[in-house]
Amino acid sequence: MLDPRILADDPDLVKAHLMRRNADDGLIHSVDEFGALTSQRNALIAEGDELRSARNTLSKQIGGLMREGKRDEAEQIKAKVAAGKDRIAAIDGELETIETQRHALAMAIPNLLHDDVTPGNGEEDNVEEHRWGTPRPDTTDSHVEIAERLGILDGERSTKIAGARFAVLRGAGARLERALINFFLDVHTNEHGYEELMVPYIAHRSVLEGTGQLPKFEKDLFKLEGGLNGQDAFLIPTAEVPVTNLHGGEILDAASLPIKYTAFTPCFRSEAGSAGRDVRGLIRQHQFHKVEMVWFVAPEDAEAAHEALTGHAEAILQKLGLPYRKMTLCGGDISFAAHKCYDLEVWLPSQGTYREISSCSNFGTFQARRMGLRYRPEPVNGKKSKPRAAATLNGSGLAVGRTLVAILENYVQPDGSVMIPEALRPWMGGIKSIVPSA
RNA sequence: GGAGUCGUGACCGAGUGGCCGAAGGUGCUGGAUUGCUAAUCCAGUGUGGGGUACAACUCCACCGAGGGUUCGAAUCCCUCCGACUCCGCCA
Repeated sequence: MLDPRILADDPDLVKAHLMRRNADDGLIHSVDEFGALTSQRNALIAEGDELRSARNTLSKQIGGLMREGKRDEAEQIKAKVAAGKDRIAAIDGELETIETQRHALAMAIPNLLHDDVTPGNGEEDNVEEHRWGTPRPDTTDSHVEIAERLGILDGERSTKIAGARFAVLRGAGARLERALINFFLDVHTNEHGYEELMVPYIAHRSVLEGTGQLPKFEKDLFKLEGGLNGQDAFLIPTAEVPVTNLHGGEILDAASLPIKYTAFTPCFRSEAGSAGRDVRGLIRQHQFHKVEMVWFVAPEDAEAAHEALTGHAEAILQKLGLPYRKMTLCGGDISFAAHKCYDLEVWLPSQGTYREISSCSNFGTFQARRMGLRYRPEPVNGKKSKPRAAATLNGSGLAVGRTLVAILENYVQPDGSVMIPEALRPWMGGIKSIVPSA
């Protein structure tokens, strides 16, 4: 959520950002609606407060008169108070309607963009920052062929359980998935200073609203029928959701920042609207594994944190020797809640192209405002500071399934075996390669 | 699943219809004092919103959440959520 003051007081600024995002007219118009509702709201609040103030004064008088035993006088004042009662109720009713609308509008307006984010229509307009590593010159079989030849992926039987977009890994394949998870977590906790978390994989509606998946993108989520603990509930699409919301509603101590968490979770996505895309293999699944990094920082430190966090994801790719490039997403491709976003794309030799394996976003104070996450800055001149919205960031470090794909394709040997990157071998029980099982 | 206790400010903890935005304590901040540390004393110390210069000031709301009763509710009633204890069940 944007700062409601900016939204109401500087509509032109907000609209300019929406244009850079390629937003439709309805959304742009909603900024003006928000402004109009805010004026109405403020007028009603002023009137209501005045009436309430009068009522409070009179009620106090009643209390005094009752104690003195002057019942008749008290009754007279009661009648006066009763006169204003209906108007107060009417104002509260109107106000509730307006606040509901206003909140709905505010929740549907995406974040402001960083100056580095260029206008654009979609993926094709993203800006490449740099490349690392040298892609192998040849084209390989896809990871599906490689894995099935090795007997580590059971493409046929997986559909028995839940249909398309699920996988069954076996033997060294399952081991490789698990090794990657542990490798990622160990690097982030031991070398990058993160605290590891294990979190719930189900989240309430309000939690998804906090990070920005809702209210706009409900169709992308798996919803639990009947809800949970009395509220609507969904399977998490990323660890970002439970981890970022961990401090929702809190006022953090400035001294505790930055807070850096890493968490492994499965991620569940309906992939509505991507029918026909990446149907074969492990690239696009309804359920996949990911290790996520999440930061909480003071807003002025967010940019530096964004670079550091992205560097931590890059470090993993480099350790694994996987060629990649770093992209800055354009206004047409960046997500709803993000202020600025880098995608890391890994080289897939079978496709002859780079594919997203990590997305590292700086949300500024957008998510924090939605979930009531604040921090108290250090005192200024001995005076206690007011709480301010904190900044949040997150990034994949990395998507596990896609890393497994990248390893299979980048390390497949002419004999069909797959070499294990040296850095990963300790997590694979020391084996140097996966060879076809007899 | 059954039975019970309970949800108050950064924390602990009073408060059963008006004088409570909320005693007291702890913590924190500033000051005084003490030749060090400790101690002592004084003062200050919630959040959100409206008006105004997003100042001073002032008004309104907030005692788990949402409703209700009342001239008036932290205090009474209802629903929900959450925590804890005991029993049962279970990985």
